[in-house]
Amino acid sequence: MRTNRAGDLRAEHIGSEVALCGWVHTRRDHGGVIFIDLRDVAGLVQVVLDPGVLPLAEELRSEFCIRVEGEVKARKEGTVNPKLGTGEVEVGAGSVEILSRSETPPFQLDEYHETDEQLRLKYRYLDLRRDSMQRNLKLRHELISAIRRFFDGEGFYEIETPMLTRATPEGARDYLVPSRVHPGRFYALPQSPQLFKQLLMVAGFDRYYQIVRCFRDEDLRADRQPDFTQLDMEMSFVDQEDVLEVTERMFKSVWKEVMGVELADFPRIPYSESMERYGSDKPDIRYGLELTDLDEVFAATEARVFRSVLDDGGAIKAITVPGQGGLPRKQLDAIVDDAKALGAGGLVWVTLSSEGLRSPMDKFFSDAERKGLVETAAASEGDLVLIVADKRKNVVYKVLGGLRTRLAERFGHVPAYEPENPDYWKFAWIVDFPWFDWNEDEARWDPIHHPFTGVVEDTAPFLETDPEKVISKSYDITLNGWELASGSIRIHDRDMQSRVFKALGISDEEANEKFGFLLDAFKFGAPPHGGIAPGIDRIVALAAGETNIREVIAFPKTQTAFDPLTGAPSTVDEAQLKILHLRSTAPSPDQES
RNA sequence: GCCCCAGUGGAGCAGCUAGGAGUGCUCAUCUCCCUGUCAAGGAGAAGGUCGCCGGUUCAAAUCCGGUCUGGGGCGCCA
Repeated sequence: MRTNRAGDLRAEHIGSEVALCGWVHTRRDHGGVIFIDLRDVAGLVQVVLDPGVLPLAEELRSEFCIRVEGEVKARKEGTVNPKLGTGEVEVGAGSVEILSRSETPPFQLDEYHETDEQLRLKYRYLDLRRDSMQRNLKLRHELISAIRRFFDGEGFYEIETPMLTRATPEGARDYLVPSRVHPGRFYALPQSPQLFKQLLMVAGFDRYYQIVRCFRDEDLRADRQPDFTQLDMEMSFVDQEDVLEVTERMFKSVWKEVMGVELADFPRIPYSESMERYGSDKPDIRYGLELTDLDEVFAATEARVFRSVLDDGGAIKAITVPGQGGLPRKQLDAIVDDAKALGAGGLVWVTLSSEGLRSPMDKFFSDAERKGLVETAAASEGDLVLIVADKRKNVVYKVLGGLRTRLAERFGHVPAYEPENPDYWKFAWIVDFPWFDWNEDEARWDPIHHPFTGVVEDTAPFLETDPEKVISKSYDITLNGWELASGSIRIHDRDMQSRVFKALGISDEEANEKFGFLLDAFKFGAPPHGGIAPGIDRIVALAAGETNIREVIAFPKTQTAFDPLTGAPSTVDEAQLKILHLRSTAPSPDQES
């Protein structure tokens, strides 16, 4: 049907007769001559048609699917288009055939108009014709392909695990699938293949990976979809260092192959340092705006707010924003509102100008405190210092960590997308996570990672005494402020596992009920093992310079987990429910009030 | 569950702060003109219950309340 792809034509093809198939991208009708930009998966080429010879050319419209035969010709001097890869040539059409007409598209498929996302998703098959989506999905394919090549070269097997599996009571909300043959019972779609990959280790497949769909019924974000793709990986007979080494080498290999960039070694940042410096466990280290600690400066303060925070064992921290000391009051108030929205009781701003220090709190500061504040916060004339104090240290981190990314965006600290620049890619390992997190609502210790996460030996005695001091063998990868991957060395020792369950307040019976099949497996010679699971959607989005993962997913869902293309989720027939032994308690649309 | 932003001919925007006739811009669509454009150009035309419901007012795209949808965030996401 065709001899070449339109976007592939180059000067070397001049003189050859070609047949091309594709879509009418744009039409420029000059009366006596008509230019068509013909688009296919490889790109655009200009086709020149003489309507006197080919009257059908008059009928061509946007997005008609057509076939053209003709000769590749050199463009005359002065008519070369440097913006196109095919810009040195054009195709003189000898014949044209309309394969399929098109209605006028509901939106324009150019890169000059941002289109409402709901409309894009409803007509996703048209949206995907756009250049940026074609590029993103191509990049996604190339990245996944390079990942598979890497693991293949390292002796990993790709092994599939079930989609219909058992509900897990902890973690994210499950998507459930009712069983027809087992009335009243449900499968769950996997939140991750976590337990299966551990069983594969017990089974002796000591290097496993899988590009796998996972499902979590939680609210959506720019970097979260209800179904998403993970690069799931697990290894036996390894310690943390081995997993970090192979994972880092994988990213370097993939980036070199696909992005053409040699990545620097990933820095390793202990969790506690990350929180102290950035107020986040997924810091964007492409810019400064680091947190400074003002506890010392105000150690003897008389200012009541700070005094009570320090007396309660809290923290006073600040961010210095260079050059923003002249911000109008209204915008300072907006930052205070942002801080409150993030959970702060308040925020104290301090501006430094030639007239000195200005702040709503200034009258409560001593001269020594003013001096100490300026020095410790490394502020100079023209700067803005934002101070958050709270008796709960994690609130201070959360507020300043949240403000830091907002301020960086607003005041232009975030570097522009520059994929060919190795310095643009700020990967980092976050290591030495605490094992436990105090759950205020339930008044118990919860795992930060998951219940099978290994314990750093030196800190194991704290399991029974001070859970907050237990450090886990878990690790994250962050890239430019996004969490890309989480992983851990797992517990393979039954005694250690029951000590951990005990610390979590999970009884033996409960553990057996929930995870019995895994614990049983560990009775039969479980190897030491560990792994990691990077998120493919996030990797691709960052690589493509996108700020949300919908741009790298062919058919994503909206923020309410709705698919405007298919209309999913939909209602189903009573008969269908009956077979599944289900009855809906949802109010019918006309009953709602 | 909560907070913020948006919704105006087919698409993208402006108009809203300070109420006064659906006013404007870019693109698309249709008709006509045009042989070198490349986001072609020129002339003309058609196309809108200003998301929806209610309120205030002599008068609402504009002010107020509610609601729906989309987006960003908090909670949630072992």
